[in-house]
Amino acid sequence: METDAKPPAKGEQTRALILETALRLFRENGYDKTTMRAIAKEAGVSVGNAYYYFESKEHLVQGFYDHMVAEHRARSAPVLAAGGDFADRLREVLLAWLDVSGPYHAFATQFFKNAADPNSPLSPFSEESGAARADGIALHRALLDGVKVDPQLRDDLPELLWLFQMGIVLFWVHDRSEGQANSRTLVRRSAPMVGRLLQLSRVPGVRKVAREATQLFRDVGWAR
Amino acid sequence: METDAKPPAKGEQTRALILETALRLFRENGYDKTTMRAIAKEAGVSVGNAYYYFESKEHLVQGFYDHMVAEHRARSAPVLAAGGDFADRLREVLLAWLDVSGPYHAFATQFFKNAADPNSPLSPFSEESGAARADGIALHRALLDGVKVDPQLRDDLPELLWLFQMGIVLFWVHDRSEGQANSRTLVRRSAPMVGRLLQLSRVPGVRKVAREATQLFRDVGWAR
DNA sequence: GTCTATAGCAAGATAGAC
DNA sequence: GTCTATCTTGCTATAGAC
Repeated sequence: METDAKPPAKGEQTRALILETALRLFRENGYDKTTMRAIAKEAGVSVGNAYYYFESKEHLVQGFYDHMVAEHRARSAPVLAAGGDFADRLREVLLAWLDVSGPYHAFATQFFKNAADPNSPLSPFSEESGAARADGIALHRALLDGVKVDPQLRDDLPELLWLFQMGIVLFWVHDRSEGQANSRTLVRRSAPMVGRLLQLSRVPGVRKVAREATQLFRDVGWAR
Repeated sequence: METDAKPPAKGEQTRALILETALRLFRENGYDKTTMRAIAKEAGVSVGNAYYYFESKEHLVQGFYDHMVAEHRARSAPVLAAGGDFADRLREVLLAWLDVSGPYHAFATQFFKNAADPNSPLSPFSEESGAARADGIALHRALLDGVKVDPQLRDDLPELLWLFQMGIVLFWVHDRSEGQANSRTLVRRSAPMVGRLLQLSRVPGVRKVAREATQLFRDVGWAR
């Protein structure tokens, strides 16, 4: 019988050390300017050791990515628990994402190109990001709890809202305003609009278009 | 007095040679697998010389990009001249883009990550792409000629439609269906929906949201 | 299983001579 | 304008220590 209660985590410590060092250097000097050699040196390990724990420089970013997702979920929980108007909750959840990501804006834009590459594991649509994606979609599903909306749209809405969020992220990446103020404005003012659109989706004229649109998204396999 | 009637174009020839060689190799072997060394060797020049004419490997792609824009404009002209329903013309223009780009799909996805980088000259939002962007927006402005729409939206619509087109491109890049069939479906079915949305924009309930949305886009400086 | 040290490759990019 | 030589850096490989 083995003691798997406490996996000594001997290596876990090294792994964490490398990751933290990498993230710090990324934040300080940017992604491109931070070399694997520098990370290894700063962490006091060999280059080979860094590659022992992380397949590639990109995989180091995945660690950062996971960290952000976890942080965002933590900050979103109270918003969901608080209840209240849908638009307000949506806004708060998106603002929470901006809060979490803000400090990394300069750094994030440098590796975002990897995320936009359909072949990269960092792409939000990739296999590897499946868990994080499901997480994000689940968040929006919870957000929609109790919202009155055309029932035919209901099932697709969480994924559509997640897509909307990806759009916000895309904007944020390109946002050069001080402290990403424009992104905040975008969230603050678009959230109520989304809410109103959901209401409108029950008005016959709009409903027809909305149903067609979601059906199209489904047919076209955007969700893979 | 100098003969600037015929700028001997001594260097222009070398430049063109390098560019053509690069595009051929890109098409044959893909972007990543084509090295600057290979391009130089195949063109019969030195690596240093290639860099004399093109700042980076990315800048070589700009030539390809320009080529596609020109081709698309040529194919769109008859559509515009033909007149007809807005939605039909929009569809044809977008399908024309898919036609032009189709042969390069495999290659395009490889350098698309560069285009998604806000700092890359290849980004559709970059300074360097300004001309191509203005071109694309102008195309959509022409497309809107004679279309009845809420006058307050009119000025912003060309840019919004261009953004819509960028969305199509984004989808296309991630499209793994045979012959990008899904992208064609998306265009064929979304074009009429856009047309109907423009009509709806004159219905009071929808108009209010639409106006707010475009105002937001303006405030947030998405057009830079 | 964890880690070091070091050597070396490939490829993007640059320096400086001519 | 053009070249050769060199640099940089992500990444791999090997050989071995604990």
